[in-house]
Amino acid sequence: MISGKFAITIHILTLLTKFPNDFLSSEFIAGSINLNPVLVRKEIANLKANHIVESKEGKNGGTKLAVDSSKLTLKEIFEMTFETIGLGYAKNQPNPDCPVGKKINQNLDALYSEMNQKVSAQLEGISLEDFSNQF
Amino acid sequence: MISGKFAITIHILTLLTKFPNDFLSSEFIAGSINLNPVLVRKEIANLKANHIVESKEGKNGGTKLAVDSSKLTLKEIFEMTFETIGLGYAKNQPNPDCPVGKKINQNLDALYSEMNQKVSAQLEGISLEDFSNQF
DNA sequence: TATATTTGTAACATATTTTATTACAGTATG
DNA sequence: CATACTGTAATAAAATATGTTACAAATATA
Repeated sequence: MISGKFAITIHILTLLTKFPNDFLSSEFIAGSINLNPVLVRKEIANLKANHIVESKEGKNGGTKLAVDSSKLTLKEIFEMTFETIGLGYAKNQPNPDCPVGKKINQNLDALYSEMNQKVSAQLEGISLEDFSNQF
Repeated sequence: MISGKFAITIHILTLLTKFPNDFLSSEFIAGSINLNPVLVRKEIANLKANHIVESKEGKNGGTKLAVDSSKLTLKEIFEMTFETIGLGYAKNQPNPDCPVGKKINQNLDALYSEMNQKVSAQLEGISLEDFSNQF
């Protein structure tokens, strides 16, 4: 899951923020995203591993936020779901006998690294609460 | 082609910048990228459509830069190959009857739009010449 | 305690997207 | 006129993303 991971996770977290006192079921959440509940549970597993949510098994179980939405920033969500941003790499290893092939990935890395810093700075300025308040 | 398009295009352009007086064949370029020559020609077709390179058919044909590498910025290359950056969307249309589902994509759009502005500003400051000089 | 409901997770299936290959007509060079 | 390219279409293969089914384990509550 690459393209949808961040979007799905932030969608889940927004719902949890809107209902901070309820354990929401994966089925309910899936209904809002229009996604298979199993995939929702998979993203929730990731959120649990990062101690962002807690969930309760069994009847009337579900998931709820375990952190203060004003303290969690989009940067952290980004890092939990995307690792890093960039404009990609050629799939195959470039020719190491060519001066350009030899250094292209290194130079792209440097470029993307700077890009990440800028994007991170932006995302760090937005809390989950801020984002949720837009709805 | 999503992940590799920018990387491949900038690799091609770097080679062309390094050999500004030669028509380089797709086979030669493919050898540096380690990519099928047909895919190189496809990216070159895109560059041609944007008047960045010119190419010559027939024997001893190939491609050469048609612009001044100090005038072309990475922003333009980005726009020719990537359109826009972002952290993706859930694949299916979210539930329009849910307040969150109804506005999630719109709010993501706004977030990604700001992200693009930051990335564009960064890329605008780097010319193809600058990039090529790193090799 | 029995039933219903929900998570957690694995295994498998399908769809979509990327990348690669083959083929060949058209064009310029020498 | 033989050779070496581009341009492009059609097809194939590989990789990745998404969806489905199944079921054990957990827990509320009747």
